[in-house]
Amino acid sequence: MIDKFRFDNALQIRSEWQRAIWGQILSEQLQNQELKHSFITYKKGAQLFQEASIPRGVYCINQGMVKIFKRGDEGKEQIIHIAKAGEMVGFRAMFTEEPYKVGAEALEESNICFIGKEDFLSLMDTNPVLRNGIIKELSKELADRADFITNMAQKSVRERLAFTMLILMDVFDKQPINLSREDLANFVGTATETLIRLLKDFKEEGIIEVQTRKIFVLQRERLLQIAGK
Amino acid sequence: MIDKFRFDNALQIRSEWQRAIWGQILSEQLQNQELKHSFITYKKGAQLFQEASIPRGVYCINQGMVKIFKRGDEGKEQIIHIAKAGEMVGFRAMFTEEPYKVGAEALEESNICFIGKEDFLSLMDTNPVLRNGIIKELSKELADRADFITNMAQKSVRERLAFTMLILMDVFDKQPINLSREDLANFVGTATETLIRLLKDFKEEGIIEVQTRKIFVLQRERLLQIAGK
DNA sequence: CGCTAATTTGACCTTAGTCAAATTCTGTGG
DNA sequence: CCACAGAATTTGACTAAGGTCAAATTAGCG
Repeated sequence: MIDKFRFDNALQIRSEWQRAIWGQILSEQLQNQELKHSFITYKKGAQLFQEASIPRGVYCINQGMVKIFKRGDEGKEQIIHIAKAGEMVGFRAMFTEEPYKVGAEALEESNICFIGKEDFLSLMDTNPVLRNGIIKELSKELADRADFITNMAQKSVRERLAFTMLILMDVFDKQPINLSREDLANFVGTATETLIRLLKDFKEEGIIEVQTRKIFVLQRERLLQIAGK
Repeated sequence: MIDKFRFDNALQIRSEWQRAIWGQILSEQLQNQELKHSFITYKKGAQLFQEASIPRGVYCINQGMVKIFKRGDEGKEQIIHIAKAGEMVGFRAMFTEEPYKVGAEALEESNICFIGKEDFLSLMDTNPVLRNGIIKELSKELADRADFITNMAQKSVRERLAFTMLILMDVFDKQPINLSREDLANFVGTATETLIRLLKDFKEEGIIEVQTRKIFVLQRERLLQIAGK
């Protein structure tokens, strides 16, 4: 299911604390030790957890991609984040001791390792690296969201689309961006029709190339320029 | 500067970890112990810290009110949060070990207790209540910001204004809301002129009463209804 | 191959931003 | 206490961005 090769290469571990968790999982796999966890494969479109449900543990993405979203009053989704292999989702609400305020859904077939709340929390108690890493992570995400809010408030949809595509280039990492128009619109925070018109503009300006769902970015520079700052 | 009365009454302590800090400060005041800290009074408009500066510690608001904001590309502020007495600001960026991504400015004359980074971090190391409280706090704020983002993306300015006024009723706690039109607009995320027009609407609908800068909410129910959800 | 869901286009209209000008406040010095 | 300069607020006129609704087209799947 997971092996040293994947751990070191395919998973894009960005921080010490994530490495600590994956290290645990990996050693369990190999040596069968104490941290209970289980791998589950979610089909595209399957929910990991829903808004208002009770957090029971942490979802570590081994393979695949997961969108984190919130539904507005009229049911329209606002995508807050797209998590890829190596990332962990579902633990933020776990700390609040309240129900989830966001939902999580697999964007493609995803293999995910689940660690129960108790296990995760006790690991945190005994592991200062993990603990401090998580505090750092949460704080960084707060800064990112301040940015997100400011962008929403002050930038045009065109600017936000450019910004979003830059984020997605990173999420999809070399692959073409491959999302439904609706998800794309819900990440940018606009109507699907508006998104489509702007994609067309980008296409006509030669910034991107489109093959049905797949979007290839041809001119990253221009996106940076349009996104501003 | 601070006494038992203020601690128990005037400061609105909302969580265990904040109580732990204020308890420390208070006991220092009384018994002159080890946690170094100093009280400073900031005039209205004074900066506690600026975007891009290096975090050096935590600011505990003893009296007053502080806006946390981010500047967009054209220099326009987006207010992310308004902190009141009892709250602590400036520690989130401290954890990231990066420069501040937001600025903080006193909205009125404010008395603030500063605790240096080292002192605060070592207190955290030895105090699990504080540590866990902070993790919980950061997680809750992440959820709030997901909300904020969704509101920005999906609600009209009118709806956001109603929502913002509800938040401000809590911040100003019984007092009339007293902010410049510009700050109000920058919190709602709109142009000052638009904000003014909408305030006028609210006034004409009998939802609020206005005395120059002071806004009195007459019909909280209607605000809830307009804000939606 | 056919059916459903997703995408795209067109027409229209509302919301909210911009710019300029008028008015009102506020703090300061006389 | 009053006058006044500079800010802040308010109003008006105009414009543009982007949302909505309906219809047409295309893609994807069984």
